[in-house]
Amino acid sequence: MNNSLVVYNSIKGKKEIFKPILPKNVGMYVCGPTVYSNVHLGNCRTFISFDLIFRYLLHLGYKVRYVRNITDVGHLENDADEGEDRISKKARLESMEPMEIVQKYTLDFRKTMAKFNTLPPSIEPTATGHIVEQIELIKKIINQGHAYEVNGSVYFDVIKFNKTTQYGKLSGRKIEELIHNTRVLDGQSDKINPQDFALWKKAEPEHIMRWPSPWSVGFPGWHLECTAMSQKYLGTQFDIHGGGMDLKFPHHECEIAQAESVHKKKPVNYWLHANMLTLNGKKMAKSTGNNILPYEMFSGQNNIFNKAFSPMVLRFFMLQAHYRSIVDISQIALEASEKGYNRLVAGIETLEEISGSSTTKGLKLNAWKKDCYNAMDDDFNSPLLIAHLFDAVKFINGVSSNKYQISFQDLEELKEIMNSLFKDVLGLKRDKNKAITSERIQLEGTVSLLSDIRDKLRASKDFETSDLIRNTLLKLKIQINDTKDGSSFKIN
RNA sequence: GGCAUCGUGGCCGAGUGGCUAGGCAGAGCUCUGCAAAAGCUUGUACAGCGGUUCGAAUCCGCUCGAUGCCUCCA
Repeated sequence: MNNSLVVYNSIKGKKEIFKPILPKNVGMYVCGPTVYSNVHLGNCRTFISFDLIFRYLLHLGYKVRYVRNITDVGHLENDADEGEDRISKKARLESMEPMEIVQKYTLDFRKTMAKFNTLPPSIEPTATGHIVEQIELIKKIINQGHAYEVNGSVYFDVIKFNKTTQYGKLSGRKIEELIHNTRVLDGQSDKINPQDFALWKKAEPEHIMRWPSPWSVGFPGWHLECTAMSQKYLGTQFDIHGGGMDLKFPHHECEIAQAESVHKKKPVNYWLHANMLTLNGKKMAKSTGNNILPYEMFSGQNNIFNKAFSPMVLRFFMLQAHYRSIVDISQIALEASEKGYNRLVAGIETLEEISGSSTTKGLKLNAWKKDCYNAMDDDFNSPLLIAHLFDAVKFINGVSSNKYQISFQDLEELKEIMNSLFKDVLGLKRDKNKAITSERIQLEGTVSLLSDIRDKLRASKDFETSDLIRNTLLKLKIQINDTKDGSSFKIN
């Protein structure tokens, strides 16, 4: 726990010292995915960003209640009073029940997030599991006079709300501009003003996901669930609300309006927004097809990149940029990250092998540690932290080659810091895909034998045969490295 | 059109009113039969034009460009 953590608060547009409502507890809500298809890599970035934030808060000693919802109510494809519910549409296309679709893609989401080594949230509530809470919330909003019913649907009255409480303060919009700029929608709308948004929609006959309510058999509006669930589990005022940058408007703006219309106070102290992952310079989106799925990256089975990238390399790649800046994914950038990641892992492995001396030369451990924590304290600056970790790697290699030295005490501390920053804070782990199987043991024994034979050939200067062994093994992705102490090998 | 964010060396990507981030690539070196791998050394960049300042890439203004939101979207 420290009081030097600074976070960029989107609603203020500046960095602020982070001070939770309760000194040792943090409540954090992050908008989760709509589970009507596989999460794409862009979705993952947001959740990896908030995983970093979650991990660092935990690392600082806070007890964090991290709530991330699953949107499993199908919302309409557009804001007019028409369009098909996405989950129902997918259910029709895949010949499944809507809840089968929800289950399928929820499991996919959890599995994918586990691959990226993100910690599961404390609570992962579903929208369909909180219909009652949403209906109750609508009643309260109506009682406050901020919503109206038309033909079985209920809409939030933005214009009226704005008379007493400013609407648009998160996204920097003014209601007059919104009125002026709102596109005229074609459909016949029941709304009084186009800026109003639905709290409850009456279900059309073909709409499968439907629930009874005082107004009609229908379904809740898409902004409502986050307000209902966040206040249920975190209270009417909590510390952090996060989500992707693209949710700022209208989703988060509407959440604020819903909560404030009832509770007359700001629901959230710190709004954090993660920026987009782009592909070919454009935002990844399910609708445009400009996206790539995580498993397509892991397997290399895609038309965009000509090799596979592991979950940890992708995570490292994302953490090498700040969570608030846009990152464009490309083959060259990924390959650079992959090499950098391997260098970092190799450094951590070397750290386990080096031995201590009486004194430390070449690193000011305390100052270095402070730099690391300062980086994270400054709005979770993971790229800067990673840069400091590379400084440590350089030092570790220096100790390994007797250029520098480290005291026994510092060595233990350095190991502890490096490991906790790498594993606990950044959430990285060494790729261990080499399972110890009997085949593996046989393979290693065989290669070891070949290597020993080759050493004898080299000693007798039979370079032709020794090169044949080396080149043949290399084609099988087994790398022989000759050093002055004999040769070693690495099986990839 | 409106609102917002951003524009850093070959590529990716931090940061600060004056003191060379880091990674990748490139170059040199060490090692070595030759390689590869690994390690070490090496980079003075900050869109353009004005302004503020003793001094700005960092602050302000304008221009140009990119992206996001303005309809569902992480």
